[in-house]
Amino acid sequence: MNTKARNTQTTKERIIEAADDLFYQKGYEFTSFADIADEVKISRGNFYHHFKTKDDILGAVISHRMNKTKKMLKEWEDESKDAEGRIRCFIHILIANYAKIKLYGCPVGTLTTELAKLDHASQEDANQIFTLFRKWLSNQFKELGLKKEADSLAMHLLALSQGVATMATAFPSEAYVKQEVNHMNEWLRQQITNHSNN
Amino acid sequence: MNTKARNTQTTKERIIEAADDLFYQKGYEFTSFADIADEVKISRGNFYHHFKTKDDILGAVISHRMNKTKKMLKEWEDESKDAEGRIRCFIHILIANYAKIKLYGCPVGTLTTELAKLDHASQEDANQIFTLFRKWLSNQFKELGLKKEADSLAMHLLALSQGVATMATAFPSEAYVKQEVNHMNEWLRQQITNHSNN
DNA sequence: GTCTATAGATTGATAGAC
DNA sequence: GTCTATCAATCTATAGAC
Repeated sequence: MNTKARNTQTTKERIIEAADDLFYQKGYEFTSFADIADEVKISRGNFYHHFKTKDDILGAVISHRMNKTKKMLKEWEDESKDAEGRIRCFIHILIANYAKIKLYGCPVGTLTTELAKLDHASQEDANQIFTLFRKWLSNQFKELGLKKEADSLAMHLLALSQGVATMATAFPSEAYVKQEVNHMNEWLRQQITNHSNN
Repeated sequence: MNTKARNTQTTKERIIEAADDLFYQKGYEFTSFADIADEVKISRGNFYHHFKTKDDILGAVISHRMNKTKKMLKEWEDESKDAEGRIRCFIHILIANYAKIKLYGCPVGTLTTELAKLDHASQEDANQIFTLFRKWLSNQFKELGLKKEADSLAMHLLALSQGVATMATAFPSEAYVKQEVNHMNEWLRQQITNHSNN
């Protein structure tokens, strides 16, 4: 997770990364300043030198997640030259992150639903992370020639992966997740085959 | 929602129903005793005559939701004589409850993920509501002759509906939900057709 | 930039009068 | 069964010394 050495990071960066983890693991509302301060090992007072309100930290965390996501999507683009392979990279995160998903669900989906319930101002910012995936997936489908249905297919794949994450939290089973991942890969193959046959 | 006249309910029942609504709309952690007391219009002190701890209310709400769910599943059984029609009843709740889903997500999925993050003792009780749907759907698929795959199909359909609920919260669009519902109905038809052709 | 001390509000929970 | 009064703990946030 945090591979950088502690002393190469500013306190602000350390706060953001600690908050990022805690918001994911405990939820935004249930994470207090004391929790984050304990994790970063600074006093609560020092906190307000870097962030004026809890909402400011949330904003910074969302922005941090946006950057992490953009980076990851670029890595997937380098990893695979064809769009099918890139979409498979997306599908594969369910397996790669299974250990965390079974405990805390999907970081994007769970933050979105929590902020929706809190009727929080940052809700739309959090949705932007979803939009990042949505547009990226949509572009991949377009590259496969599925121009008209690209956005629908992207939304469908996002929904499926969200649902699998939720079910994996309720009924933790790696076998189940793998089964759904195989199902998604087959579905992807079928979309491409169906299209090239038309 | 609350069709019963207020004066035919005990205070305890009124507390449970108010807590049920608030836990759904605001989340468990973000709902305080004061919020529930305001809604029921009783004092906070009176609260502890009926429930000793906040966890006790959560337990009562989960139990209440279990009963509501059992009732709903029975209604679906009466509504449709064939299993396909009953499964369609399940799929249709995405449209029937769209107005609430776009604001608060699915009541079962969001409670499950919140309790998972809180590492709450009632997490397994909340999962029992999912189990209710899972077994019921599984039984319907068995009735369609899909005995071997029944549980996998049930889990897959649950995942899909969960995912659609999450996406509908992030990107509210009734057209999107209807599109996914049509997709699910077609998928269901295909499962039945594929099976009878074998 | 980091700390201690503290404010002011709210939390879950209790005691006791009516 | 319902109320008021109150507790101790915790919350976000501020002020000011170093």
